[in-house]
Amino acid sequence: MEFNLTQRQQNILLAIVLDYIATAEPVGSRTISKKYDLGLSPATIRNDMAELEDLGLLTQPHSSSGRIPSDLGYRNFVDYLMEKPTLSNSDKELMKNIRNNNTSSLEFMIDQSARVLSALSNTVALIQVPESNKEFIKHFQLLPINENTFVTIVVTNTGKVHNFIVKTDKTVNEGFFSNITGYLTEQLLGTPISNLQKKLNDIITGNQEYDNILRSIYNSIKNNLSYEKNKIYVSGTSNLLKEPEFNENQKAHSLMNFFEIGEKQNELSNVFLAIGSTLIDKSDPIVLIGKEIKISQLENCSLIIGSYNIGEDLSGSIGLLGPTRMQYGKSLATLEEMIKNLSNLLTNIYDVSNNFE
Amino acid sequence: MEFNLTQRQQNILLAIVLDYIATAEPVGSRTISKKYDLGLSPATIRNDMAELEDLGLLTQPHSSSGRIPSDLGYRNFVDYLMEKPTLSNSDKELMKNIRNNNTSSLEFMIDQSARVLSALSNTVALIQVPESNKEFIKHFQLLPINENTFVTIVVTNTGKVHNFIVKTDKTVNEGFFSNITGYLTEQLLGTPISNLQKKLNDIITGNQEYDNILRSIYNSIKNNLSYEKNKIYVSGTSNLLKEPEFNENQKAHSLMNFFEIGEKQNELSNVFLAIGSTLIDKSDPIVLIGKEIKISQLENCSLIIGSYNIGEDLSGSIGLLGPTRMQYGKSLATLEEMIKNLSNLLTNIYDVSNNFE
DNA sequence: TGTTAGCACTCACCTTAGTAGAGTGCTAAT
DNA sequence: ATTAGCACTCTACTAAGGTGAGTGCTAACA
Repeated sequence: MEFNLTQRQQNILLAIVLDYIATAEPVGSRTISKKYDLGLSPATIRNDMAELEDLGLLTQPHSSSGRIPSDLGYRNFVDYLMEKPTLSNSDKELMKNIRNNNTSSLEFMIDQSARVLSALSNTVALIQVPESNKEFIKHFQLLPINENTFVTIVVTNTGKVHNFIVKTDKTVNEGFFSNITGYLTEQLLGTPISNLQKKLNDIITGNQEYDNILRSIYNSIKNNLSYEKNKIYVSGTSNLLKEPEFNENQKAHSLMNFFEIGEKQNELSNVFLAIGSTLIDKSDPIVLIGKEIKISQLENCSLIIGSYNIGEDLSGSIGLLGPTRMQYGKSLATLEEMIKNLSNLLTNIYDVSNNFE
Repeated sequence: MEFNLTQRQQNILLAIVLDYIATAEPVGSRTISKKYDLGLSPATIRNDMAELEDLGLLTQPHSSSGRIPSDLGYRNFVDYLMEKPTLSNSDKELMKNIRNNNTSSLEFMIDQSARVLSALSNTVALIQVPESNKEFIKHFQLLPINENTFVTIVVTNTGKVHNFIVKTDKTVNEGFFSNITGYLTEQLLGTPISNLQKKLNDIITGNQEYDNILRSIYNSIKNNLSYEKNKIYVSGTSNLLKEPEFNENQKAHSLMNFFEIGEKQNELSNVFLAIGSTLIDKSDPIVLIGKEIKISQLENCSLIIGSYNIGEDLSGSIGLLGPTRMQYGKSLATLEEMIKNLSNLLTNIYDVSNNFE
């Protein structure tokens, strides 16, 4: 990945990337000579541009136009050349305000964070609802709604509340529910949430009525836990439509379609969660550029992805998706700050390490 | 609104609307004469078209082009001319399958319904989470998470489970929570959910610790109930981008932006909920065409809106948004069928009338 | 030897002009 | 009352020419 560029070539590459990000127009030698104070004539710059193109860092839409950074060009820019700005106070303020809405539900805070993130970065913000394998059941309860329906409520040590509507075949009375709640609480307390399904399947009481109910709960949870687990919050998809690279109607449609199908469980979430789970050192966000994402629909996009955490056990992926021609420095700085902010905020509220059990 | 059109004029208007909906191209007299079996020459049709234009039912993009239906033209079409097709069995099947995913959470079923609805109608589907003023509190519980955080769980007679994370200033022990839970349960059981906030504010125990906790719960609920109340599920927004009328990038962007900001609580939801609440006889969906919606961003769109119900007490708005050039008949039929399907499905599960209290 | 001025060349983009075609309104004939 | 015929209008498409931004190459220069 190293190219042994001369200092001058680096300067030129930097100028081209910055200019192209700002204008979305191919950058010519004259433009650089004039706008950027490199003290070089267009001819000299042309020579270096030709070499940068040979190295695969730049491309040319057609033979007599200016240059555009290639994926590799952006890669080099991100790894060696760009500066990461410090965020403005007003930006930080916006993030802190998420906390100020007093105490709220987990979902509300993640939702708000995604909104702020997309607004500040002008990209699409993606935040996964946190997952944990140290999350365990703290409270388990069946509540009857009517004669053949009840709600199953599962509360974990992290404060997440899951609920499932369950229908029964036979009508049962209210006393029955407090009995079985007592029984199941005893069985399930402390069970890791990831293990709940299996455990429910394993319990056999021998009592026909109990076992029927257990079977119903099992089915309901099977369908719903996965639905909730893969949930991600997406905000700012319309930001992409602003960009000239998505001008053509068909491109815009196919991209929005990709986002939408994925809103809950398909394409986009799968991609996002899959990439998130491969991150090794999760503390710093990584940048994937264009084809590096390996999804054809996103080959004109870049993804900055990292993860936030709640205490030491819980974590979720968080990322930004924009055109390859995105503001990498600002976006990265914004994402990092949001990771800090969100981690702090949620750790403060949900951290399980100071749990009294 | 009556125009006393001759039968022939009605036929011509019908042909123009159908053709324009199918092709998105202005319709000329020759086209009608050829494609539709009216037994009339183009000249005759032209005379009637001129009159229909005088009446405001048609417009002309420019002086030598064919005609396009105006909002009023669509209005007439919808009210007097169109046929409502019977749905195909495969369409009905898709709706019934929502039920087959076994028992599920309310949100999951509404989400699924919105997806199916948008897919079948090729429009944007909007479904509000059901509201009720006969919904009352059936279960109220505080559960500690760690030494200064607890979850408030509120379950209503309809099976809806609300939960709120609440922080306390002082640390309190576990026994304290079961005491206050007992106290509050006694106070709040049977309280209409719409009245919960006020009631919490009114309770003054005189006990300093209790009152602090009550104040915290009050604040948390204040912020969150409204967030949950206005929630609507939106699906199929990208369907609109397919249509030629939203070809221009800027239009597409402003429209998607309108949808997105509104995803949870602003523009689109407000509009949708406001219109929903003005419906008098909610049993049949109504059609709003173009400017009738009275939202500038949606002046090229039509909205079909109705409401579904759960038993007799709960109801929510449900609607379809498409270009004015949408398939009114098919969309209306689809929406009506979905209303039946969803109402049945949810009434079956959640109906409170056979509640044992 | 690295840098730059000069020059011929390329190619997208814009403007202009011309043409084809779909559609209209009007008039006169049926 | 209906329709055939005709002159007219306006968009959409195409071709041609001009403009300008940009390039690569060569030769001169410091």
